[in-house]
Amino acid sequence: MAQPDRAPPNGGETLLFLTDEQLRQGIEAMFFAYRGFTADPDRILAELCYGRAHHRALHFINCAPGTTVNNLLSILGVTKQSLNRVLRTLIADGLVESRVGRSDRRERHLHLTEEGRALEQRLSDAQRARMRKAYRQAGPEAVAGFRKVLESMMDSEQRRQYHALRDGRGQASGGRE
Amino acid sequence: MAQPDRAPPNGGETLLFLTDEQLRQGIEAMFFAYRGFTADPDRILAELCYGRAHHRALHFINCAPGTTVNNLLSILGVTKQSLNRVLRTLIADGLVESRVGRSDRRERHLHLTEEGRALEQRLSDAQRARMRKAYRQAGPEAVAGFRKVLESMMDSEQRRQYHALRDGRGQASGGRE
DNA sequence: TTGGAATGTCAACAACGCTGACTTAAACTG
DNA sequence: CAGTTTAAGTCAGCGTTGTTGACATTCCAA
Repeated sequence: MAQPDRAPPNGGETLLFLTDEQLRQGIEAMFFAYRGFTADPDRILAELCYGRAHHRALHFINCAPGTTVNNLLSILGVTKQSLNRVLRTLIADGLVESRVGRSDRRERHLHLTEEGRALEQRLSDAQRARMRKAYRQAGPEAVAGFRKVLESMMDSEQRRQYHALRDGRGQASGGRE
Repeated sequence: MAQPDRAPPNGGETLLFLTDEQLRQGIEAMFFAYRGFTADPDRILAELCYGRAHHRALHFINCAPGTTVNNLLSILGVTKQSLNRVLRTLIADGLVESRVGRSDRRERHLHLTEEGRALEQRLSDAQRARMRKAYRQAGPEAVAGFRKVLESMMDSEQRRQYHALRDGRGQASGGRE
């Protein structure tokens, strides 16, 4: 999977000799791009007195309807208390529904309500619009490279979860109750 | 600069027809990759009871020594108080020096001390190591695409600042006092 | 010289991470 | 069945980092 770390066969490619300056530019690009990446949903959330944490919860519940609290915890990488604070408001506001598990009644399975789906749509529409614009401006090859670098930048655990989400959506499954 | 938004000339490239699923994967890739991106410095910072905000301040003061508080504010995109709290601790701990401006005595010009430079080095070494690994695994073409997409994802103002930083480092200038 | 604009400082508050201790309910295990 | 483990939720309390608003200092222009 990973190419071995060796010098390029000839002088044709200079990028494998990576100067601190090149890497620094990449770091700054990530910093500024992530700001852009979150800017649009943040504006919408601010109107509703929600934060990024609410958005993340909505996003991943939408991706894997019926997911359990524990599962969500491991995806989001936060503590129970942090997630619970957010989930409590989302449930109270009628955006998320928590159903007792059928096979294991200790578990709670999370679903978006109609209203929750609507907000998730609105948020991810905004984010997708920016993504679409960036992808189109950069072109298909750039997109492939973008994805490749991002994936290499993840920790192995994060990469595992990233793929699990993709695959889970490919089939119709996701979560059972 | 931006390619016009039209269909590809033939069916060779499917990426300009962007499904919601493709965009969603890009969004999730950004989410997980950013976690990886900040993980290494975060660990170091936690030892020292600092946070990401301290890292950002050190980074940009190091890039543009002699920069003013106001300038730093606009780069970081936070409020004065957020930055000030961080600067105060960095100054108290002897990592940053704040010199009253010569031509305009309202301004404070910020510099890293020897100790500040050392910590900045340590932090950015960690971050660059991850970046270097990702770049090498993905290859030079992927890196070019990565940079292209990130740049398209920024707001125009962020893109301006991103370029200003690059260019400022190209020459030896940066900031005067 | 006086009034406004720019620069920076500080107090107080909110969002959202964290830890640790605890409860409840259900499932598992010997 | 008794004891342990697991899933979820709660409470108290804390730290970082974002916010707003008031304030001091300095500069500049009318």
